[in-house]
Amino acid sequence: MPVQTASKKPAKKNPPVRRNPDASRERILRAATDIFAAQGLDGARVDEIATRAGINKRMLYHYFGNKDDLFAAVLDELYETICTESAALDLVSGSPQSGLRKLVDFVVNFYLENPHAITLLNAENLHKARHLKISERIRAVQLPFETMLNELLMRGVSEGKFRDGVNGARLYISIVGLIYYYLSNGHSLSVFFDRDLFDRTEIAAWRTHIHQMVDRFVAA
Amino acid sequence: MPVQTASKKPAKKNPPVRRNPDASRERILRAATDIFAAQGLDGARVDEIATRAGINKRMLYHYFGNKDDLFAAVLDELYETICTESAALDLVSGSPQSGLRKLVDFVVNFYLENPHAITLLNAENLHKARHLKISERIRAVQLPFETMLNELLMRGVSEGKFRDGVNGARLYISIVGLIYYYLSNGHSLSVFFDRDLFDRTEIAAWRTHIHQMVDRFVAA
DNA sequence: GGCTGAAATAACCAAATAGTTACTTACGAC
DNA sequence: GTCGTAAGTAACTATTTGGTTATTTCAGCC
Repeated sequence: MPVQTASKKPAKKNPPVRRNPDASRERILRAATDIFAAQGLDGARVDEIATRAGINKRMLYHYFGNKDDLFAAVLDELYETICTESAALDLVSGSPQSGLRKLVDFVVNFYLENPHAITLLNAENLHKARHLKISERIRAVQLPFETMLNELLMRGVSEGKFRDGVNGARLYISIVGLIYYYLSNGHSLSVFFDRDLFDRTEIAAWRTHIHQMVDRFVAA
Repeated sequence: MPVQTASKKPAKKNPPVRRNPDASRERILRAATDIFAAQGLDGARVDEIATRAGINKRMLYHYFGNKDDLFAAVLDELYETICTESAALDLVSGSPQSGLRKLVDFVVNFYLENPHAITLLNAENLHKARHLKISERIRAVQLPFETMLNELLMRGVSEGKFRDGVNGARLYISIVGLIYYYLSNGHSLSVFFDRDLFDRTEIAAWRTHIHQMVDRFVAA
């Protein structure tokens, strides 16, 4: 029961609203990434995203249209990141073996450093990758990457380091699959095998394991 | 505008309701499996499950308590299936190599024949495997399985077929990971690599690829 | 200095949705 | 037969939730 000074409509009580469209948009995107990754597309709540972003829900619709388009924007950013960082990889300089090691470490590090990526991609694949199918820009980047990898393998063959007939795309899928499944299903697996697969040393051992599998697979 | 014979409460129009608790329970479980697999835990709708099962929604709560417990029941059945079929595997008879081939084929076939499994396990891992952590029975089956696999590897070593130092659990995770990721993220990957990875011949090639990776990984 | 459009807010709404209530009906034990 | 219980139904509800309406406020431009 406030006693005094409570005028019906306080003249200038609230601090002036600082506007910052870019920052608002960015904060929404960050919050959406977090929450979509944690809860999935259907589990995520628009209100929760708005609260986490510290903005009014209306702004979310202002900037992104609707929930699905916001999810698409989150995914688009993720695809962008993957494509950019993959394209920036230099597999050419150095020996073929070191190129391959570099690729494995990049992939492993990427999913370790971007845990969001896994649940987001899972959500996307639950919906049969319908957002990716619309998105452009992917084909433009993926083709050069596949070519670069195949060239690395061919160079290894001609240098007598790698055997012939290794398919670049399949090798790449294998590398990603090995780290992705380990992290994606780590909770189940930890129960099954009765150890904590997210422990630092376990993860380090797994990285070594992937290197071994790849090395032995391509070895001449 | 019906003209006649429409008595206010038709005496025995509807055929007597045939009761069949076991069948009802089973139909609910089938429908729930389908829909949880297709939409995830949060995306699935209780009403849709009830409709698909052809039962009244109330029965779903009668038999399973609530949505989450129904999901747990679906998962429990899946874990049961995986455990039973894994335990039934005979890796002992025959050569170590053939035992390993048998294991790979079993895992690959299992996920090809049970596409539900992948999305259900993904949904479970999105929730940090909280249902599995409660479920008993797993540890009882998994330990013998791990032991069996390690024995297979040791036999291969003593027969001079396999190299020493291969970890059974890691090998198993690798095998599952290779097929699981391929199928789980096949939609994304198909866009990325601009081909249909769910095509029969692509899948056959992938199976061969997994065999090669495993063979080369354990080879002496 | 005032005008205009974008940025921001609060309150609201209709549809969807998990879960219930109150009731009826078949089945099997006795 | 009849009686208690579990199987089954229809209609309902409290809440959640994605999306909107109506309105205000700031920032930059002329």
